[in-house]
Amino acid sequence: METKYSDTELKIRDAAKSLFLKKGYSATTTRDIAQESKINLALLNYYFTSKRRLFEIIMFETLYDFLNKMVEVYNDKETTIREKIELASSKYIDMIIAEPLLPTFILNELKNNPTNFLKMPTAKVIMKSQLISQYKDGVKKGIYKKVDPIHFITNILSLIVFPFICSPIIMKMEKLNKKDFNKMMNQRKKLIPEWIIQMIKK
Amino acid sequence: METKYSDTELKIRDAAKSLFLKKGYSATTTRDIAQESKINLALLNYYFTSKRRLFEIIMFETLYDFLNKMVEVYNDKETTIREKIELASSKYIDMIIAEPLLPTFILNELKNNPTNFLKMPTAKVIMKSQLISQYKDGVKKGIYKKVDPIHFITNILSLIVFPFICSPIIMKMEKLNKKDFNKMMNQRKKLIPEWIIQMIKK
DNA sequence: TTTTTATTTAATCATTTGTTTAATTCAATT
DNA sequence: AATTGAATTAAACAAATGATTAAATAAAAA
Repeated sequence: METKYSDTELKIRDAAKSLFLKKGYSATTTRDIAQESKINLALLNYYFTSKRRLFEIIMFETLYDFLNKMVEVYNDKETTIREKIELASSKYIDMIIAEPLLPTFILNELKNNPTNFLKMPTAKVIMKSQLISQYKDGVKKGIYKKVDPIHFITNILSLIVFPFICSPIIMKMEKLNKKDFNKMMNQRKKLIPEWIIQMIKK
Repeated sequence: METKYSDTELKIRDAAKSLFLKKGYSATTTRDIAQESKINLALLNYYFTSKRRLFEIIMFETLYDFLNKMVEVYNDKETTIREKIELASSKYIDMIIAEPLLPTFILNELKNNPTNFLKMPTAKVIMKSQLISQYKDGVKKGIYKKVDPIHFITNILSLIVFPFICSPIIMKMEKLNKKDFNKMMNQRKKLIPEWIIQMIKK
């Protein structure tokens, strides 16, 4: 049992994260956070100095966790390409279903604030992962088409993440509710690996 | 030559669109807009009543233009599936290279404000387009795998649009500048149609 | 218990921000 | 030239917002 953060500190963190994810930095006020976490307004500055700092702390942690979970899958020495893509589809989709506002938040705040991302150790690691060398191997052996690996990794992420980002559009087009949409995403866990393999095969 | 909008009105529109796209609704102040368009602050309310209204007008127009350009491609009676996808890739990528902030803006503000999108005539039209019936035909004939068309259309959009949305990440991973990134996206104009066709083929 | 330190509170400050007002300038019409 | 309505301006208002202060309370240390 760690007691890294005090109770109030935790309450503020949780409320802030929830609000920043839902409304973004600018649309979230310090009073919003105080109300949501049921703490006195001054405690926000007492614990976190400023709104900006609180945001940066949460942004960093969120991004760090997210990227870490992402990279995990790609570096398993035992699994095949197909298995990695299956694992990625399944894990990421579950992850985002559990916190559907995450992708939009990250991609959006990243655009304004690319500095934070620089510090992330995991960003460049992806391009040096096991998955990428396996892919390059396949290309060398003539099994896969010769296409820059950046397209390969971009395609995987696109097929997994983008549907969540444009879920309002998809739900409108097909008259789906949230449950239906999640069902659709669960279908994709099996479909995406098939698609990706077919895309790269010669 | 139409003179639909006065000179000042146009200046406000342009500045507002540029700022809303770059910073979003909340982070853009009326004084920002006034300064950028070099008009007096009061003129904003004189012409557009309120910041909210100005935003909604611009949001609607932007969305409308964007969706219209999107749908155009899908309803051509003459072209094959492959040609439609080629055309879509090429046109959309050019479109977004010209205005790279558009996708993130639309998807982001849509999440907060799904009302506007309801009024859009073009949203559901996509699922009834020529492209979709051609796809369904292929499935019926046994040429394509039997997969819900929503996945088909989602995949096309994902492969085209998502890379732009996460361009900061891609550029970081591969140490690309904007020019390099656009080059990469231009490569995808030819790659995406190949990929999509391979994905749906039995 | 007493003293010291940490936490919490209510009130307030200083800016920022959306909006309005009232006066002024400009342009077209009579 | 005089009049009228539209366009523009500087100034101000009221509310919202991030941050601080000083006092009060709780917890820990002596």
